[in-house]
Amino acid sequence: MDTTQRTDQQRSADRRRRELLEAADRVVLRDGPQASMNAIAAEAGITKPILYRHFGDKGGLYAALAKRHTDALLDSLRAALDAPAERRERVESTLDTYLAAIEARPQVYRFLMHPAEGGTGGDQGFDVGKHSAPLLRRMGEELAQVIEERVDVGPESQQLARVWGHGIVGMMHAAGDWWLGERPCSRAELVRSLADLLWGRLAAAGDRMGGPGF
Amino acid sequence: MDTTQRTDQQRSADRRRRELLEAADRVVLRDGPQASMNAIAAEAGITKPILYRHFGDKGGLYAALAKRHTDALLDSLRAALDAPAERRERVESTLDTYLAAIEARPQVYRFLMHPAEGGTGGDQGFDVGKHSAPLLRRMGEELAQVIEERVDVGPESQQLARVWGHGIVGMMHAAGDWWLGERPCSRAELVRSLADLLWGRLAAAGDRMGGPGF
DNA sequence: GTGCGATGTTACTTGCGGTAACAGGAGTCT
DNA sequence: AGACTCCTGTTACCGCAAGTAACATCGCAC
Repeated sequence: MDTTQRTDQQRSADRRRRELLEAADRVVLRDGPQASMNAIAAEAGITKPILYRHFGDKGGLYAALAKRHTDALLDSLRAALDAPAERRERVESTLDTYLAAIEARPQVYRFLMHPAEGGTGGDQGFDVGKHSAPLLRRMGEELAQVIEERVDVGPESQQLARVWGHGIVGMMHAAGDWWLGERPCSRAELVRSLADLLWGRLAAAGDRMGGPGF
Repeated sequence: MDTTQRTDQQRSADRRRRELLEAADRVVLRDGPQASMNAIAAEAGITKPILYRHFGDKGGLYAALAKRHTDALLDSLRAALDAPAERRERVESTLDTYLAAIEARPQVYRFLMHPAEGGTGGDQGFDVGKHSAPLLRRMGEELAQVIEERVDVGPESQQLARVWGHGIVGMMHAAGDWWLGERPCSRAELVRSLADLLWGRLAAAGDRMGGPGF
């Protein structure tokens, strides 16, 4: 029955949805992550209930918005990770891609890292667990997969790869966040330093002074 | 003039302040980071305005609360970092201390990682920069200092130490957060895996299949 | 007693997330 | 044509939390 009509409606709704997302994007870029639903609705030229009909609640809108940027960033990262180059080069290129992204659009980056924040409703199960931003988790899993596919690390490789994936992503994120705030060096230097860390330069370095235990 | 009286008042105020902080602590431990000022006041047996007189605003209270836990955790970490043992052992012990702490009190941990959240007021300068939790920053700086003091890494040691400090802290944090949610392995295994990563085991591992670039 | 500062309260404002309840507009069926 | 049904859009509201103003009270110096 009238599939064409339904498709038409669907397409219209999808277009609307995209328009709304773009408006939300503009507002978030301007006001930061605490952009209000009212502001977003106003920017889109409509009123709140429409937003709620499309996205359920604020979390839904934010999730949809985050998915867009996350997907885009992950695509860039995948390209750097999968490049046919030496490992060190790939690692540095991936780090640099990430850092360039957060450098270019810090607001978007901040928005992605500050997700849910919990609803106003008194319920709020407060589920211990999934704390950090979904973006970090996805990057971690993605990297874990690449590591497991491409690196031979003996038995228990899967678990090791996941630990390393999340750990490396966290390292990248924290160092990037700090760097973005203080700008103590160029991006290239930061990339080199982090890669050096992963290459065990800390472990290999000598002690500065012979402590009692040494 | 009347310094004694002033001191008395000061001490009384300080005691009150500590009591309030302990009440807030209990509530945050129960309700998570979105604990309301009303709830905290009720738990302390008083009403909101008193809280505001003592701490200014919600951010002030949260900052004071965070400082306590942060200081405590940092003390533990310092002990592990400064122990007279081999470097690998110290690193593992530090990682384990941190992970044990977040494992024991996940709510506190989560509270520490989700700071300001932005005030209700429409002002909110949205300062790009200082994004991540103060705890992470402080841990990063602390670790950087220890690295610089004890590790000989050639010239530019200061900058390198800071990058590594923040990077390692981020690695620890992200991996810990993920681990806390999924519990894919024991704490000891996680510690070993992370230390292995820092010791360059990823960089040293062989490729799984000869790709075009290899 | 009288003034003064700290402690405490009730009652309010503002702003946000979220939700009725209502008001057309376009196509569809009889 | 008229009734029926979606979809889109609105205004007006509820509940709740942050933050504040104005008032009450106790203890203490003078």
